[in-house]
Amino acid sequence: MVQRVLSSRSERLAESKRNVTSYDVARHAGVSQSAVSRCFKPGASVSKKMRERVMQSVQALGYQPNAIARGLITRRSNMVAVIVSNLNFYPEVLSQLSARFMQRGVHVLLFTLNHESDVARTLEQVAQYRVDGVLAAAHLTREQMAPFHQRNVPLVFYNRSYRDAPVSSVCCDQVQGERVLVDLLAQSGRHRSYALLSGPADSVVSMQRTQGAIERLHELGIRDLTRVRGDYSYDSGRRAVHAIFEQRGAMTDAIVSANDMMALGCLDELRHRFELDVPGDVSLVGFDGVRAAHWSSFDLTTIRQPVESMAEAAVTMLLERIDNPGLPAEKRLFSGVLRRGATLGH
Amino acid sequence: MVQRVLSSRSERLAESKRNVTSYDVARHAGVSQSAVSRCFKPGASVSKKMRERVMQSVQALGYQPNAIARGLITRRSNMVAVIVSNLNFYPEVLSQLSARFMQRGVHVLLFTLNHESDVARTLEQVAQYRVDGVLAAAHLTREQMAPFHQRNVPLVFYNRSYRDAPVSSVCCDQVQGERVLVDLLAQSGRHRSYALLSGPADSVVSMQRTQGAIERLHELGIRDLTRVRGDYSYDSGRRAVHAIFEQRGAMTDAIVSANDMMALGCLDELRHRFELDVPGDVSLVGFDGVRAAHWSSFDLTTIRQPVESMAEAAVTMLLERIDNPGLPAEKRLFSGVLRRGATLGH
DNA sequence: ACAAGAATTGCATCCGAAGTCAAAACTTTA
DNA sequence: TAAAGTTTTGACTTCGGATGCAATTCTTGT
Repeated sequence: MVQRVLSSRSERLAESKRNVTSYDVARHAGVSQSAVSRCFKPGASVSKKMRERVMQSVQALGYQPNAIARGLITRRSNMVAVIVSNLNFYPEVLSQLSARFMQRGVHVLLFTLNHESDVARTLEQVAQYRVDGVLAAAHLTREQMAPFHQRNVPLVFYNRSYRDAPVSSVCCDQVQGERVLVDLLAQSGRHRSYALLSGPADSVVSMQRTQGAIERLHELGIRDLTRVRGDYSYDSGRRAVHAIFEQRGAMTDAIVSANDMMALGCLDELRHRFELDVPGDVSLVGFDGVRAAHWSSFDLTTIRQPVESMAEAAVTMLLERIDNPGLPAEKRLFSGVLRRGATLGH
Repeated sequence: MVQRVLSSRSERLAESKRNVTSYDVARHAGVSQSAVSRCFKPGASVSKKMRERVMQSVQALGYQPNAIARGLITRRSNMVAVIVSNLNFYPEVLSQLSARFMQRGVHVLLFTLNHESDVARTLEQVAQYRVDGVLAAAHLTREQMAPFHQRNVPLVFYNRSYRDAPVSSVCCDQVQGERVLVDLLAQSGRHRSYALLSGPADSVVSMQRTQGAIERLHELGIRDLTRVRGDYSYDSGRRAVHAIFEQRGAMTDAIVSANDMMALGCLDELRHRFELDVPGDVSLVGFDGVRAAHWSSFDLTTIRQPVESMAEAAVTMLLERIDNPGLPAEKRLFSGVLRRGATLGH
């Protein structure tokens, strides 16, 4: 079998269907590779004539600059890592983040975490791709953040704040929101017995909300409190109702749920299984302001997280810190927006 | 101001906080860069002693191989592009895809499309990042696919099939599913008047579902049909009910919705605004099998798309084609799974 | 028309890891 | 113990585009 000898680069190119490179364009246009490169750099010193010649060859050959190669030399991948846990619960957040990054020409390398994922391994991957920044809507330990700080990779957290660490974050004020809800509950009627439905034990957000609620209830002199734990899901909300009633008989007439999904589960279970009236027999509040909370079957009283503003803030903060690594860490706290629904008694 | 002259590479390194490279590791361990590289290549020829020495330096320096540089030389970025339109509607799909890719060590570069996004520009970006493959849960024209075929970048569609083009896809059988639903409706009672609620005009999925329904209705001799269009959202479902009743008075007693979200909107509007009973006064079917369809407020009759199987199939197909570019295009069609709820009269 | 200055262009080098190939270091065998 | 065979190892090149700098071309003013 005869192995054909390939002498010039162009011959090799013809042989394999390799991608068109800036050298190919340069040769085709009869200019240097640098010239081609400059034509793709905004604000570079290129004459009109040159630009035309090059662009013509670019068209002719269907050249697309190789972002990987560019990233290698510029040390800028133009990618950010977005790390999200439980994507199912907050699709809107990712949707918002992605749209805003794309709009600014930044690409999103997506990492999703769930209970069985190996966080350490995932973060290693993040590091290996030399992303320009990291947006984390997930909990990381200090040890896990450290490598990013060392390498000067900006890190912004979404809805997780690390009180004592100089880490940037954009959060919704969980504590304050929950206090507002509790006040509203308390004002809306004389409830005999309160129940508090928390989220997963490892969720900081849930902890804050729960804590906000308890704090305010105590301040109001309410100490009689049933506490139940769920996992943020609709089904766990349904189950929680049973757990609550098992603990206190059917005394409970006010439920504070750590998120909307569970609240909706409660609502459905109360109405359809226990045939209780909400808000007649039981009052109920959630947290998040998910779409379904607005649906007419539910009309849930809740605190809406201002997702658009928060996403915008997070994206801006991250990109600013990429452009200007000297910026100090900053924590931005947004107030939730009360949505009065029809799940409060009077 | 004195500009210090930096002579050796290591001095420069000490000066800036540049990332540790394989050269740094090599120097630290007193071996060659090739040796370091080989230690990270599974199955390479490295002695145990060498591996130990290198790994020790790797630990000491905190070395992480640069995936960008690796991608440049190997022409394998180990990234796939996932292109999704309307992320809000199908968070589960992305969640499934992401988890499965991650599990196999493939990284996801996320691109979301909405009505105002510039598809051409987005696809250019996809091309520039030299992803190893593309998974598209969005509609692309033949012209838009062409560059990927030319460059031999495998492309798999999720829930979009191009009948006459040799393009790989994983779909749910929309037509068959809709036929099953229509049959069920027809069997369940003597409906006087049917209404068909379609999705956006540019959605192929909606078109197929609508067509499947019409086809079957015709076969059953049912020609009296109100047709309304929505945009897949809950709110458009609510509005659709008004549109339907405006066209036919309140005759309509069977609604076929092109997806669950709109069906839920219909359901709520029928019950809470029109105070009609579902299924007593009106029967209703959806399509997709979203979580909320199972909630006890709704208990919607629908066809569940087997998302897990479909995601697994799509991921597998794409990765197979990346490893073996010779594989022919393949279309896989999954049947939906009927979920009988309580929204059908009798 | 020519010198001085400004704008373009090309050369050479670099980014960081991977692969080729020949030299070096071990094993095995006679 | 020397020759032959087998592993390991390192020098060097490559991937594709960006950039500092020197060389070149183009302006401009006189």
